Amino acid sequence: MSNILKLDEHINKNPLYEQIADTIEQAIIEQGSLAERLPSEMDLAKEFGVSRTIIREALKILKARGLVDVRVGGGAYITKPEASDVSKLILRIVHIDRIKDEEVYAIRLILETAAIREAARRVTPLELEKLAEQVDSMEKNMYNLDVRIEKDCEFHCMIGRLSGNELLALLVESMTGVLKKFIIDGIRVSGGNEDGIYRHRLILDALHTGDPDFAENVMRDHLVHSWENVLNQRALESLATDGEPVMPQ
Amino acid sequence: MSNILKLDEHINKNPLYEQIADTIEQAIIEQGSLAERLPSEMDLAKEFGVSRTIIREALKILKARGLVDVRVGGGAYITKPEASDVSKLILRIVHIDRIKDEEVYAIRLILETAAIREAARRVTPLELEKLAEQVDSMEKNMYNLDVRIEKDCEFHCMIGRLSGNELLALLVESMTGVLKKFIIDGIRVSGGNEDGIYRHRLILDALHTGDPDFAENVMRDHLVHSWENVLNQRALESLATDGEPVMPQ
DNA sequence: GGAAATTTGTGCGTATGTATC
DNA sequence: AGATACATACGCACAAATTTC
Repeated sequence: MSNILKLDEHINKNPLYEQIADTIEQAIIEQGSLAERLPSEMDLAKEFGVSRTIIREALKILKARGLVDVRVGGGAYITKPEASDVSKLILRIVHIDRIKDEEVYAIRLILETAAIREAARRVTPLELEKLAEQVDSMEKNMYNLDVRIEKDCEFHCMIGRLSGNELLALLVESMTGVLKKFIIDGIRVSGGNEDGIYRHRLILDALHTGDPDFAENVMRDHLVHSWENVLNQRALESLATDGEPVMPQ
Repeated sequence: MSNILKLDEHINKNPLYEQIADTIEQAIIEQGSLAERLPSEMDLAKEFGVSRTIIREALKILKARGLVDVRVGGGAYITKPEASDVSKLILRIVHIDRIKDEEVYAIRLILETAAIREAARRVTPLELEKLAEQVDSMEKNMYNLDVRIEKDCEFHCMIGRLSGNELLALLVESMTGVLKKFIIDGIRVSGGNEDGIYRHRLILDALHTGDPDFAENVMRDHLVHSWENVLNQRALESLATDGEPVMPQ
């Protein structure tokens, strides 16, 4: 990770902080060395022949790109951008473009039905057991909504990973992250918790059969049903706030 | 966009530059006012009661998030994060995690088959005409590979937008961006250009029928076929470089 | 078109709080 | 606990590009 060579002198129209950010990014990506620490800001400044100010600005960019984690008094450590970074970016776009949550949910449906098709083909007995444990854990925490939601999301992410496609797994996890913030604020996934557990067991059973078409249908039913729950909950809330108080007592 | 209030004093464990970046991001997202200019760095420094250095670092973060565009001598203008930002992020992850391009292509298949199903249901005669013009334009530039690839990508993005789901359109465009850099470097989409035009016309015809299942199948055939072209081209290249020179003359 | 004002880019020095050994 | 290394934060100065009049 030392030996960060010179800047691209050809494309030097950009400001220094950006050139340096790009150069370090290239080094991080190509060297592929993870969990390593970057040289200190002073050393980087000397190495690139620029002021520490420039290095600091470049590090902020790399941090925003999810490539480094800057710790006070510690140093800058290389990190991998992950699903949460994708979630944040998409969330920003969704908010700014006022994208309706139905559209977000539709994407979830597309990705997760595709994922479970592959998962049904590839899943092993051991992995099925892990999934079963996850559902058990959901059941145990049925009345602790925060934990239950967390387990629920993890179950879906596991299926994403079982697809065998790393990028699909990432996107499933990213959309889950987007919807988590989307839905949890205000809308507590309404009643039907036992029903929720039951329907997750149905997904598990479908995976057991190994039939992609069947598994896809079960997943689709589950997601559609979940979305209807959200809509119902939302309708109830708007009744309670917009209209007359429900229990005027 | 003036009136950027105070920082969250409750969550002040983060460094100042990050708190300020987050605060300004909130203001940008909620105010929803686009194309507007932020106050100058000096003014922001006064407003937040911090040094200009800190403001500059915050602006670099916002720039990396795709939220502002900083121009020398000009100022910082609000921008919307767009598909190219998503492409860059995914590209980083793909590189770092060494995700195979088959997996990337599989995602493209998932997204675009889903998109064309909706597009087939919703497309209007006017939109079909626009698509036809796009294919004509592809044909005109058949031998200018850069332009041809650009038109090709735009055709697929148009279908993404025709799905009526803004987020799906964004993801289709993002994955197209990922694959563009992925494939164009080194692999010039091999021969069969007339065939490529022909197959795009097939997609157009399928959209004319309005049948989602049929359109999906045509799109799937097209994408699978394109991918096989890439693989063939790749095999040829590895033969040419790894093995004996093909034309030793 | 040209000059002045504005604004970002770059550099340096210093003080402070934190992490690590 | 002390010492060292490091990031955070501030302030000032000048260069370079853009905007404005």
